Amino acid sequence: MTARDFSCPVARIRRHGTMKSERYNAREAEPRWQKIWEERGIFRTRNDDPRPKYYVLEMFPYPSGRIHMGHVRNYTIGDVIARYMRAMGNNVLHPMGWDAFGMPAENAAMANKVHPKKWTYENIAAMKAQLKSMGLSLDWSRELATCDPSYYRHQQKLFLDFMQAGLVERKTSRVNWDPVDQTVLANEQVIDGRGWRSGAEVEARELTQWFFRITKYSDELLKAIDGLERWPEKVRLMQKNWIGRSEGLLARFALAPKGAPKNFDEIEIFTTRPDTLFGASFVALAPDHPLAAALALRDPKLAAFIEECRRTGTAQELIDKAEKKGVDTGLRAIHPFDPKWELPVYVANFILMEYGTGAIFGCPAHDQRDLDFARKYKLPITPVVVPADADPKTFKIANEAYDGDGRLANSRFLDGLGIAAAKEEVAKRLEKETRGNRPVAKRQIHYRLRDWGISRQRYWGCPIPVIHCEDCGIVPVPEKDLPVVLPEDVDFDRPGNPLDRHPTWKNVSCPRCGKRALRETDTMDTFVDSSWYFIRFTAPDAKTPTEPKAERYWMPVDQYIGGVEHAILHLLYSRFFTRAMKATGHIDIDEPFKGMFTQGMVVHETYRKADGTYVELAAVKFEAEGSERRASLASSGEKLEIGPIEKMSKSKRNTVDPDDILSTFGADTARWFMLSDSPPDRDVIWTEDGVQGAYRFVQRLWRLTNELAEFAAPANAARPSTFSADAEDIRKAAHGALAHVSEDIQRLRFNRSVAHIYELANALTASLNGLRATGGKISTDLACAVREAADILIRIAAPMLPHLAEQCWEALGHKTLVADEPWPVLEPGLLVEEMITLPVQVNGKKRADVSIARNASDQEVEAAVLALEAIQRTLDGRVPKRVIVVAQRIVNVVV
RNA sequence: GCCGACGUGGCGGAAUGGUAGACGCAUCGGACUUAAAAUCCGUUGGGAGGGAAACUUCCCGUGCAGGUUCGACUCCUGCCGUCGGCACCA
Repeated sequence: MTARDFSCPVARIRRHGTMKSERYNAREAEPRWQKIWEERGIFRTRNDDPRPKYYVLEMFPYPSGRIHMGHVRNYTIGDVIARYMRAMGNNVLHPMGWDAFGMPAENAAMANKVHPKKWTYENIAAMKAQLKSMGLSLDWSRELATCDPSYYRHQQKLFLDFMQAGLVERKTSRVNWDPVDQTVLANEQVIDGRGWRSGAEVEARELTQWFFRITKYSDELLKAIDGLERWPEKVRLMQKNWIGRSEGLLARFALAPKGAPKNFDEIEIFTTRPDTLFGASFVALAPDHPLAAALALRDPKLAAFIEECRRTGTAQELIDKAEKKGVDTGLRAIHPFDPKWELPVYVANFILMEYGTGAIFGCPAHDQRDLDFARKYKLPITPVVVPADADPKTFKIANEAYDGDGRLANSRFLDGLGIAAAKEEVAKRLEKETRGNRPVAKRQIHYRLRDWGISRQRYWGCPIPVIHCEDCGIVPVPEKDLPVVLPEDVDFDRPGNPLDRHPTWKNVSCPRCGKRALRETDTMDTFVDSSWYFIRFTAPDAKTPTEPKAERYWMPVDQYIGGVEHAILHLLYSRFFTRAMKATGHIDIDEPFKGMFTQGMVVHETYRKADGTYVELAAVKFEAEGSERRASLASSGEKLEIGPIEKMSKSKRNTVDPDDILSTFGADTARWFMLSDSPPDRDVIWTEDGVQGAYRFVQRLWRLTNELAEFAAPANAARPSTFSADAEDIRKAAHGALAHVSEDIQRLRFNRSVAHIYELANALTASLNGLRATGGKISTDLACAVREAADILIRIAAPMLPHLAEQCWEALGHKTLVADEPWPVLEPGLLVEEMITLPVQVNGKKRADVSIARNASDQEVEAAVLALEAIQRTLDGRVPKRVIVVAQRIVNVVV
């Protein structure tokens, strides 16, 4: 039995750290190179550089106080691209800033009595130091924080310009209201329908709020997705579905007069399935529908139901998952094609006022929600679309609605038509029919996308720069009075908005009439802050929100990188904002992000005690018995269960602090690990073994470089006219790796770049072993090949291991910085082999290989294949029907 | 519930419709060492067989069930499982 202790990497490193003096000491080297980069200002970017521009940006962090592994991954990816693009001869913009407004600062203020501003700026300072220790090639001179008046004053100006351009609107919307704390709650603050702090049951409340009219651009935002070629397909799809364009019919259903309240003689419904009109069995209204409200005045049961629906909260998921319920209003709607056909009118909890008209006709046979509802209230279920392979007479709906293709049935004049034709026929007929001088129906395009509510009843956000005057109404704050600065003397003793209860801040005189007036106390959604920071980076000190020359030079962002969790909202809002800024003359582009990349999460094992509580990694002791790993509590020896691998989070106690990794192993090890193994768009599992492996490679590359340096020709040696076969092999390995790594970085497949660097290191190690056998005396051409390979190796590793690469570059005798070096030039001729080996299949199964000249004709290949002994044996006398030769790939003999 | 993605050895993963398992981790064996660590060299999908050995032959295998194709991890249909988003977390 071998028991091994994994628990203390620090101790292990200290132990062997004293053994050999030639170890690479990251702790000493990394700050030294960082200082040199900074002193020489090599990552400072100028707006007037003649080289081609390249703008690479990672989503800026919320200053929580400490970076987490997700940041390490995000910024490593961006940094590799930035350094590679710089080596490729581009003027690279790679800035960093802080998404510094938001709820956590206010929560901290309430919990610890720290002012949000102090808390935020202290966090920024701490995180900045951590980011600096990662060795990122950032231009810190462009740093910005969204909570700084020098940033948000321009955001206020943009708001005012948007207002002028008709892109801002005030209307009501529902919020989660905590009746005890007297405050608006975010969805994440509502737990099981109750306020997180007070525990009170949450109510829906209508509030008048500020909105950006993103829906003005629904169609434009949708269409332009097709032009976003360098975006992940899944993100484009998600955005398309989020905008949710649907073509449908707006139809007026007359109400039977009995019981209908005054001013209500019809219900307007929106449907995307007019073809199923003869399958209708009820009409349903949203609980917020005006007719529902009117009926509730005299129907206590209905009023109670509407009240109940309000307690579901505002989150879509909860509304969808709630059991389908409704109340029969007693009203009857008349079928548009049959005056004698009456449909019951319900108010139902699954109908949304925000979508369409807030009213639908229910067709249970072909919509699952309608089916669930119909079963519950025993409403008729008539299939009207029948799949091609079913008999219309016997086709029945069981537990699942049928939403597939088919022919119309049970639908009078529509019978036999396809779905599209039936839709068309219904629309045509109802459009022609009129009631009260208006057509009974009209075609309409609907979008799922709703306007963007930006009002927040909170302190730590950008103040909305308007004034409410009794006489003049809503008056924009004059530009000369910008910024509207947040007052600093606020208290967080009570929940609710400190701005609203501030004694003086909101009292102002109306800019128009001079009368006493009130300042708006809502602040902006933090998504507004992050919707244009990437443009501000192009001219962070400009007196206006943007500087046209800088914006035109740098935008759009060539490569944007961030978590997939932002795939919809942040990116869509930014796309809208870009259009709105163009409409108001601030910029000249439509799309902000030419290339988009969404990285996966960082996940880690979890450890639990028998009682189910989580234990943090530092407290766990591991033992390996054969291939089995066991975990126990280091302090008591209590057995622990090694649980599933989950996203790093405080609650699961499975976080790894980047600071520990950086100070123990160094930034290069952390970066290398982040890039190894997992493709960047998938989750990466943080493992202690993996980090050890990355650390070993850092040391190995350092040793290898020093050994190569012993054999390598001087840095300035003349290139020989010919190379021996051995020398050529070394060069082939180097240029092969160069070709792969270049392509893989461009395609953001860093795990493959890493693999190819390993391969080159392995090949050079093997070559070194051969060279050593010669007793250290090698020919000039070999020495030159070693020099060439070593220089390539270090330069292609440099974007990923920037500190180590500098150290190695120096060890190879260079006086320059590798960060300033151009990318190596590929010799494509070295990648072409004269003889190639093709796999040979018989009926798709590999049976042999054939070696043949690269330029052999198909006939020659076929002849060579059929002559192979192994193929003859497999054929066993059978005559091939076909021989498929895929040039330079494979041969398949079909019998 | 709706939308989107993912599923390959013991593990992370590789593979323009063309040799499944590159590369790494872990494992096992060897060298070095008094010993260990580190390092270096080698080994490893599962099963069955042949050979003294270097080696070699066959079968199975990419979540499950089908389909298209000369050929499928890859494309199509249906299912199962895991993860992300759902408009006030950022």
